[in-house]
Amino acid sequence: MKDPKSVFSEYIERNNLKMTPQRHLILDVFLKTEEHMASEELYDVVREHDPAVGQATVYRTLKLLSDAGIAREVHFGDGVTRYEPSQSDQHHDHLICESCGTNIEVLDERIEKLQEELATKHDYVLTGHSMYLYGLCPKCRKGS
Amino acid sequence: MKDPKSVFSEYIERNNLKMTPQRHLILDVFLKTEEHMASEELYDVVREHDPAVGQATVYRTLKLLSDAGIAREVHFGDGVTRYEPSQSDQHHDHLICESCGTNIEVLDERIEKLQEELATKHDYVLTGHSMYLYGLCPKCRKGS
DNA sequence: TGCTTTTTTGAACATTATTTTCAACAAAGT
DNA sequence: ACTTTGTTGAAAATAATGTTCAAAAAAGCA
Repeated sequence: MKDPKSVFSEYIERNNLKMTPQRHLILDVFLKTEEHMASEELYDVVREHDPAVGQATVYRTLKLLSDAGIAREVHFGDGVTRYEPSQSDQHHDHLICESCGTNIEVLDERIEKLQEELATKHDYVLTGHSMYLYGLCPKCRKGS
Repeated sequence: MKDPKSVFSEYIERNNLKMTPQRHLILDVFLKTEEHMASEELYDVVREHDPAVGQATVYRTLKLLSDAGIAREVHFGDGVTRYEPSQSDQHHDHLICESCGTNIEVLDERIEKLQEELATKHDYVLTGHSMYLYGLCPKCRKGS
C-alpha cells in the first residue's frame, strides 16, 4: 500500500484506466529521479528507454501521477511545471538561489504549524501550501 | 521619493529610457487597482482609456515596473503572471480558496521571522519569498 | 527651430509549455 | 472473434509571453 507502484495500480483500477507499458516506464523513470523534473526533462530520459513514447503521453501520465498522489507539482518562478515524488518522505519547502538556481529542500515544523494556525484564523480549512524562499547561496555570494 | 510616479521617472532617467503617454497611462491604471492583475486584464482596462495601446506594450511596461521595484510579480498555481503594487504598503502572503479562487492577503510576523531564520541556518542571504496557502473558504465549505 | 540619433510603439509573427484532436491501436469483456 | 472503451503518437491547437521590424515620437544638438 505504500509502494508507489501499487498505489498507481490501485488508482488505475479505481478509475477504470489501464496499465500500459508506457505508464509503467514513465512511473519507473520518475521514481528513479530525486530531482525536480519538468515534463520535458522526463521525456528525454524516457526516450532513452523507449524512443517511441510520445511527449503527450509523458504530460498525460505526469498529470495522472499527480492525481494519484504519487507526484506533486512544484512551481518555481519560471513558467515550467516540475514534479517531485510525494512518496513516503515528508513534505518540504524550497530554498532557491537566485543566482545559480540551486534548490535545497527545507522544512521547519514551527512554520508548518503557524501556517495551519493562520488559515484557521481566517476560517479556512488548509489543504496544502507552497513556500519558496529566494536568496543567495554562500557560493554565489562569494563569487560576486 | 515615495510616490510611485516619481520612482518611475527616476528609474526611467537612470536607465536612459523615455517617459511616454503609454507608460504613464499603464502606470496609472496599474496603481489604481488593488487587485492582482495579469497583464491581459490590465490590458483590457488600459484599452478603455486608449484603445490604441498594444498588448506588447503592456507586457513590456509591467516588466519595467517590476524592474523599477514598483510592481511585484505574483505566481499562483496557474500559468499566469500577476502583478501587485509593491508600494509603501507592506508585504503579505496569500490564502487562496481552491474551490472559488478567492484570494485573501495574510501576514504573520512570526512566520516571516522564522523564514529569515531558516535561510540563515542554511547560510543563505534571504532576498525574498513567496508563500501560498491553499484551502477551502467558509462559504465553499458549506456549499459543498 | 529643423535635423539626427535613439528609444518606443503596435502589429504580426515567433516561442514555450502544455493541451487537445484524431485516427490507429490495444486491452478487457462478452 | 467482436465490441466497447481507454490509450497512444503525431500533429495541430492554445495560451501566455517575447521578439522583430518598420513607422512614429522623443531628446539632443546644430
